Amino acid sequence: MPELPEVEVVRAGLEPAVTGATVASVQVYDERSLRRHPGPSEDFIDRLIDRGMLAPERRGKFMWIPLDSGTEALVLHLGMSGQVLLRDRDTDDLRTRIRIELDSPHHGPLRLNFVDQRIFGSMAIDTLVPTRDAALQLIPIAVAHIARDPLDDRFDDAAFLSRLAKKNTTIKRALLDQTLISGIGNIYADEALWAAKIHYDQPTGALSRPRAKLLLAEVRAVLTKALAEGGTSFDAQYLNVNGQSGYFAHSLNAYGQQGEPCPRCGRPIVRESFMNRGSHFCPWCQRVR
DNA sequence: TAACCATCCTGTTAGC
DNA sequence: TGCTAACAGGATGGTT
Repeated sequence: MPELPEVEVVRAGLEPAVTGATVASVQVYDERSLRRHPGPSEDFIDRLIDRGMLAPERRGKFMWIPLDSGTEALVLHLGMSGQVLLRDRDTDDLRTRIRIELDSPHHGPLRLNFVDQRIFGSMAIDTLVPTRDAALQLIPIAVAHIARDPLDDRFDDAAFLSRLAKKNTTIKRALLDQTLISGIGNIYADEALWAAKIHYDQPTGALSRPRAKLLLAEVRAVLTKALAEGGTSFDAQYLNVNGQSGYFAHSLNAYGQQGEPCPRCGRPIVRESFMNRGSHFCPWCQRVR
């Protein structure tokens, strides 16, 4: 499941290849991957072909490649199972939904295969607008409502803690709310909550400021460690742009560890159904209080 | 206005 | 052995 570390690995992998490249051709094999594009596939292709690409950017789980006009960008979301694979012009990948062929100044002719098994991911061309908090920074309209992520230099800790305290919900819902803090999905929410010894159903209003600060620190720690290990791969569902897996799955303490001993206290990790997904936690270390 | 939840989607796997 | 149902979850839009 691509969350912030996985998306950042893909963005960083794309950067040297696509920056300065020109779009030579575009093939749309599955229109459903253009769900977020405001128009038919012909419009998507017309607005992309012959355009130059600038350095890719990211906020939370969204990334985008600004186009040479400086007013539009190719927006990508990997959803559950999206992959962006950089290939030579002869390589095909199973379940490629969109193919963009590039002429790169440094890497020559390339093929960018957007592969997506479950089609929760998407591509779109969108207009760039100034961010709310920094006029010189541009962001696609479709991403403007997403909060900055906790690895962003401009992430405002005090504002986050203040908004969190005012929320009338439970802590895991808040961590997954991309308009409050972005980049966290089910895996890293469970991992950060385990590290901070907080139950997923802890009401946000009853969470003390020191514990909220500790949680934010643990969120940063788990995202940073996962990024350093190249992200989390369980199978071929997440791969970097070269088709390689990350190593963070070996470092998971709670997610997917149901029945296994808690690395801290030795009691079994439990999985409960929550928000149409699984929540993994240690009932001893993580109690509602 | 905020919170919540059904929906989209398909390859894999567990169960019968 | 072969079929079916359950499962995985990010973002969105409709409902409460």
